Amino acid sequence: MSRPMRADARRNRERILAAAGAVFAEGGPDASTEEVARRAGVAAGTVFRHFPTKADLLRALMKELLEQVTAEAATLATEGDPATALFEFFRSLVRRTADNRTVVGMLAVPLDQPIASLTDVVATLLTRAQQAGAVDPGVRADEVMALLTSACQGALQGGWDAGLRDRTCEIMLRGLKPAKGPKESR
Amino acid sequence: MSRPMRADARRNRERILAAAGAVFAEGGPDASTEEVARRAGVAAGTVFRHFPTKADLLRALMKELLEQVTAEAATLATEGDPATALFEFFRSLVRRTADNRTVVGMLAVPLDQPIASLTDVVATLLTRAQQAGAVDPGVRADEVMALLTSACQGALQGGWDAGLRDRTCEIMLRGLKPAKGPKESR
Amino acid sequence: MSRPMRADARRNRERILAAAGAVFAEGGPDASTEEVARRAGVAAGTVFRHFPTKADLLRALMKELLEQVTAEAATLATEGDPATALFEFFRSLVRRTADNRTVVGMLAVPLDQPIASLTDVVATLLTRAQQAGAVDPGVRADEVMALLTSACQGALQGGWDAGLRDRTCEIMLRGLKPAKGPKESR
Amino acid sequence: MSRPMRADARRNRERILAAAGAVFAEGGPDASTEEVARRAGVAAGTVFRHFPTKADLLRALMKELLEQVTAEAATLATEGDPATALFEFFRSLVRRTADNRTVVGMLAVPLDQPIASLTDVVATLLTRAQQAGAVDPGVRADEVMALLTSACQGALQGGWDAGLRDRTCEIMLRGLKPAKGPKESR
DNA sequence: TATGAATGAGCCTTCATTCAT
DNA sequence: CATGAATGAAGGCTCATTCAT
Repeated sequence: MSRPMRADARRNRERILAAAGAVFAEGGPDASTEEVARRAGVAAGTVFRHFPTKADLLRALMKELLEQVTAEAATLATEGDPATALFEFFRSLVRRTADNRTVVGMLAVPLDQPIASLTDVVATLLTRAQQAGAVDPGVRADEVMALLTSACQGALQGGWDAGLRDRTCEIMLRGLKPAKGPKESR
Repeated sequence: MSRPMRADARRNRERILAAAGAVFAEGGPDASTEEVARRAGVAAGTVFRHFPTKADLLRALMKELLEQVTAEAATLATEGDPATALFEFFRSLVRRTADNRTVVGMLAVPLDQPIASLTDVVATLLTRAQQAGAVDPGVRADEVMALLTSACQGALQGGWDAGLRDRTCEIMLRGLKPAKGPKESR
Repeated sequence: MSRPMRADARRNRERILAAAGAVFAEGGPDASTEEVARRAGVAAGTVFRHFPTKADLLRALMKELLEQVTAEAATLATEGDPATALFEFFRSLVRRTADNRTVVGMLAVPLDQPIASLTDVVATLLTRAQQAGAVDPGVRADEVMALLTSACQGALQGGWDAGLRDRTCEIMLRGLKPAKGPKESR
Repeated sequence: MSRPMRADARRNRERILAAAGAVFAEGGPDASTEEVARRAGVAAGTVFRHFPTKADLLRALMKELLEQVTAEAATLATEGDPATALFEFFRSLVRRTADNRTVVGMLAVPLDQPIASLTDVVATLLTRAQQAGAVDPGVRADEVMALLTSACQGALQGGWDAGLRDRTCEIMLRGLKPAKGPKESR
């Protein structure tokens, strides 16, 4: 079996991922690999040793982000207030996206397996919210995902300020609420 | 002042814009200028005579699209049913975007003046909808614009099918409705 | 239909082919395209405008050579002495190869159609030589081609002097002669 | 003088040469050094410790091959039938080449000393064959070497089938026979 | 001494832009 | 003015070679 990666290699791998995170966050997926290398303080070849292809690098980056995000969602699903956890997660993800073009790609790219994981957790959050009467029972998980994607894209491209971003989120979330107000009267 | 453009020059300009519309709609902003020229039936140099820079071409294209869209909105503002015109416009724009990678950029790019025009019309639509009790009075025009941007971006990137696209739109629009159901004025 | 190439373009195309001829003759097919450009006095992009791929360039080069060679053979087939034309052609091709790594590739590469043409002419030369009693009737055209390829390769790689080259050719040619001396006694 | 190589070092050296033999036989001299290392089960650095340069590795490989081939020829010179040994050797070497892109380089590369050895043995084979009346007395050793080189190159590049290869060899060998049929001494 | 990660030059190719025709 | 060829700066990627571990 392959031995655990050498210490310096692991360190470089991480520096590259971090640099890539920054570079692609700023410049989108067309940013250059050389720039990533430069920012990571390594030579171009090193990037390619770790990620044989630019696409591989992007994929790895997105996978990492997705895993973080999914973990965050999972925590909320376990420990959060069912009635609000989904909304919290939504706001949090959108907020984070505002500075990171990568998150967006992540939600739209061929990372089928990891995306499925996120969708699963979101589905859980959704079900709980519906059981708590906070979300309309007619809403489906793919719709929530679509809403998330949209909000993130918007947050990214729009150059919105924090206020606008939050208020826009709230409108979307309001759209999820039960048609005639929460079931448990009020 | 520059003389009025010669007839053939004007015709070329338009053919180029049309071609660019098609090409960038298909291939996104990374599509090549040569391809635009080819599709317009002119030589590369001609494209650059009319648009000194690729960015200029994109900007012109977006401006044109924006103007069309704004006109459409204006018509709805004048002739449509106040209670539904905003929603119609929203759905229509999003639907159109799904096949056009250019529209998206349009809503996010430094075209301050034309964007302001669209925002104005949208504001009109919004006000009327609010007066008709179809939209919550607390909603602001920039929020509607943000929602539009998001929905268009999402529709573009997500690879959604028409059904999902429409349902996602509806959720957003529901979020715009008055807090306690329609008509319960202020 | 496409217009005849512009004068300067045609000139460049030819300079590139000439340069490529020299460069690949010296350095083999691994020589760099940039070097070709440099030697042709054009920028790298120009090479690629004319030959979209390095492989295309090589193919064009070989095709050109092949056509020259085939023409030469055809002339010999028409005007030469049947008894010696094949031998002349053989010697001539090998001699030419001694300074040109390209000829060699040409005889071994996927240029199926042009190679077939050469094989055809060689077959003609062969048949005539056999009818004239200068070559053994058992010899087949593919064998002559194989002999040619071998001799060219050898001449190229061996670093032979002209004398050795010629003498080696003679041995091969002797191998083609009728088993018991020319049919027409002596 | 440098100390005798450590046992494991010597073993590595041999494994590398073996791997290089396989790799370059398959992929030609452009095959990568890393691939050699991988196939030898060592790290890249180890290859370079033993052979400071890729060229050195190739040279060593060819030297080894040459020595094997020379040994084979020497055996034939000692034990074989003088009248046929040269021909056997010729056929054997060509056949072997057909699957080994390295052999070819071997006959054409600056390995002066080892090549000289092979030439010597070939000269012996030749002399005996001439004394036995199987080869024309006018033939010289450098011509036989040139023939060998040609045939090997051809066998390699041509993509010939075994039949064509063998028939082509026979033609070359026929060219070596005495001018007026065998045995008709001098 | 072996390892295998890092280096960095070089290759092929693309494309926005310029300029001779 | 239009044409389309030429330019030249990147970009992604490979690989021989070096060097820290």
